[in-house]
Amino acid sequence: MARDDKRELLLQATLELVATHGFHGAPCAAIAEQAGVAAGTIYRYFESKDVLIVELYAELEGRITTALMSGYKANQPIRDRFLHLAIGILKYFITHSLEFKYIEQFHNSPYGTAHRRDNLLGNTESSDAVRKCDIYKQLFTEGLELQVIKNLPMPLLFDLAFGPIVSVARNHILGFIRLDDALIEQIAEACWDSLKR
Amino acid sequence: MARDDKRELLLQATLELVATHGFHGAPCAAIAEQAGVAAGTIYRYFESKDVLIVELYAELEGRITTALMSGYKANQPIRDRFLHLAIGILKYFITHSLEFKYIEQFHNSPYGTAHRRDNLLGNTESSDAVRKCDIYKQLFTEGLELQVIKNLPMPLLFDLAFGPIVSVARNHILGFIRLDDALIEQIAEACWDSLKR
Amino acid sequence: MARDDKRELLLQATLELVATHGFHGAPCAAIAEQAGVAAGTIYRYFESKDVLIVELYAELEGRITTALMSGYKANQPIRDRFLHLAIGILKYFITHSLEFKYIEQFHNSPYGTAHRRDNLLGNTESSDAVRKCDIYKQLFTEGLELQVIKNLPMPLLFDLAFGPIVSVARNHILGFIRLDDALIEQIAEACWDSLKR
Amino acid sequence: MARDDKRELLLQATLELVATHGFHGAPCAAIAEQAGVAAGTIYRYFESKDVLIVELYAELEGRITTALMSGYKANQPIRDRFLHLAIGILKYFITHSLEFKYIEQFHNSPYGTAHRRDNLLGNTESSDAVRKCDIYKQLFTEGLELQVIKNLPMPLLFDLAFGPIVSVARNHILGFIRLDDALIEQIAEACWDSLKR
DNA sequence: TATGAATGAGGCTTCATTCAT
DNA sequence: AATGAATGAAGCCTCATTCAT
Repeated sequence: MARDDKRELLLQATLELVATHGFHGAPCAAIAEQAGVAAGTIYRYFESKDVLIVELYAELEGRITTALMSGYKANQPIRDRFLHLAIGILKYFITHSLEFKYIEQFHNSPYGTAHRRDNLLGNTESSDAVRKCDIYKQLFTEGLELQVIKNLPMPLLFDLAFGPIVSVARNHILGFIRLDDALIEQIAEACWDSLKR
Repeated sequence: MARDDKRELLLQATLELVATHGFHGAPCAAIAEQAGVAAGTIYRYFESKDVLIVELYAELEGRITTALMSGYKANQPIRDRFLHLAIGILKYFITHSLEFKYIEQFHNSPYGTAHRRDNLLGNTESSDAVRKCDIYKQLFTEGLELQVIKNLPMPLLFDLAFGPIVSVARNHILGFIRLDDALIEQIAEACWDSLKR
Repeated sequence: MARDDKRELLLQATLELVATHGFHGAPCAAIAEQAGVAAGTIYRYFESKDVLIVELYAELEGRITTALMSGYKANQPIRDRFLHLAIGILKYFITHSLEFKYIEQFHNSPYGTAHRRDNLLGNTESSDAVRKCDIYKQLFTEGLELQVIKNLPMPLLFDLAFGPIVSVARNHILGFIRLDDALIEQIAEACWDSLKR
Repeated sequence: MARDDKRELLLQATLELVATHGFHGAPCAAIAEQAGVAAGTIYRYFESKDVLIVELYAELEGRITTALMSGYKANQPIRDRFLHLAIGILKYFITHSLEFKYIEQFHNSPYGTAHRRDNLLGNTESSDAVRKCDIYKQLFTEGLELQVIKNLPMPLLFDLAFGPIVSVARNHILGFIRLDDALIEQIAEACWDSLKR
């Protein structure tokens, strides 16, 4: 078995266990078993469990960015571009529910807290995640200049745009609602309504 | 010391420790110390740590509902009532940051998952939380009938309304932005924009 | 059972296991079992296994100092005082072979290395061990002034005095020789011969 | 690369790692890395890590004996021969500090204990170490017959002669003193003083 | 009622050794 | 002969919970 395979098996096992049972339900022994390797093998691929957790998070952020980038056309109208991104991220979340759950677990955990602190202190090289934010940031900046979106601080624009998306994705994944393409588009448009001037 | 005092001390200690250090940083011994009681005493007031965690959550939901109820006038226009609630909940969160952090920790944890499962299965008697939801539900139902808010499933209306609020509160509490009354009102109005037809 | 009893049981168990099987043969589980307590109990009395190891060493040094002090008369001739100390320490070692073995294990271990480093850096408050050294130091200083012992740097005087004592004690304890009072006295006198001018 | 080269590299790597970091700091992986070979290769040259450790010890004893033999003249006076050996071994130790440290580590370890037990039980063929002892033994025997050294059991004579040497070497290597040729000679003479009648 | 010492299961990690390549 | 990935037993430590006082 190639080296990358086992690394991938471990990441996948971690994704599944953490997404379904939380960090609490993902001890090293369980991760290893789920991946079909011995416990000690984890440490050939990751310095520690913490590193495994964080690297998986980075990996997932990378995947999302890649997904969002595809089909994004910088020369379209702002509204269209926003809808493309909002619909794209929502669809990504609901078709990759394990990843969504993992990311949510991560954000509300000591790992996520440390991650935010590192970001604040600039302890990380520009990652894919940052680039993803940059697309939005650029979009919002452009919208502000053209006076098509509300004159609010950047973080609040993120909150208005992302807050409902995340919340909707969670409700779908938990089974409280069942989204279809029409609903997804309506949600995205409602988000735009909250942003546009 | 009256019986309820110690119970209250334990709840408060749990709130503080979980909010600031996460569940990970709130072992029973630390909770007891923070409350100024012995570790064993926890079990005279709560069946288990899990029960303590869940009861605190219920208690906090109750407090929020009480706060939102005050000043709520059912005979005002829908938009005004919505803004009252949105502004109220946002202000409550940022002035009770420990409670907000606790609730966020709770939602993303095995406790929160179980809690949601119980709600789905109807394993809980109608709680304050349910009553709080009822206010919104009633408001949204009325808005749907009057055709002033978008024709979307109820859970999605919740997401559009609450999603940004929670996200904004988090950013404020984490220090990424600093809200003032004007901003709070703008946020609430933006949420209304996403709801209204 | 009084608090100090269990602490004492743990120290004694550690002494026995380390002396007879080395640090390698004294895992926490074995120490706890030997002491008749659960493994977790160790951590109610000692911050970590390392601390247990180091505190036991300090305790043993204290006992030796106490033993040597008894009967020591500062107004006797230097030679008599030296013989008193040399005989005393040798007798102590061979009647407390576990303690002797433990101390030897300790010195040749990461613990002992760190301990020496701390002493060099002055990271420790003056301990009993230091006071014990002080008796010798004072004795040697006096001997140097009176020109009855060889004019050598202080550490070398220690080596000449202690080196054989430790070596003899080891051979006795390992069973290569069997000391009696007459031999002990001869050894002490031989050490004096190497010191005296 | 010739077979013996890798064996030698492994022995040297073990010497360096154990001397500087103790057995605790010399896992097989580190030894292999230091030697520039793969971990599994160790087992083509040594049955187990334990065997590697013990064979290195035997090797080092052999080197010391060889060094001491050189220039030793059996027809010199006893005192001169003793001084030659004492000075020789002390100089060897302080110019081969890694070897000295390794030997000290070895003596105070499960390996050393087992080694001594084997010696007692006669489980080993006569090794270089034994031959080294023989020189001393012969020297002491002769001294006893001529009544120039104290009438003490053989092991005690070893202790009086070697005890200070080892102790002095340790203090030099640890940096507590700095020996020069004059001091070394004084030390050797002091040792003789403790032996001579 | 309250205490807090004691428990022991279970978590993360290391490392000597094996074996397919 | 050599490699080094994989193994899994064993080590240290934490913590929810119990129970004698």
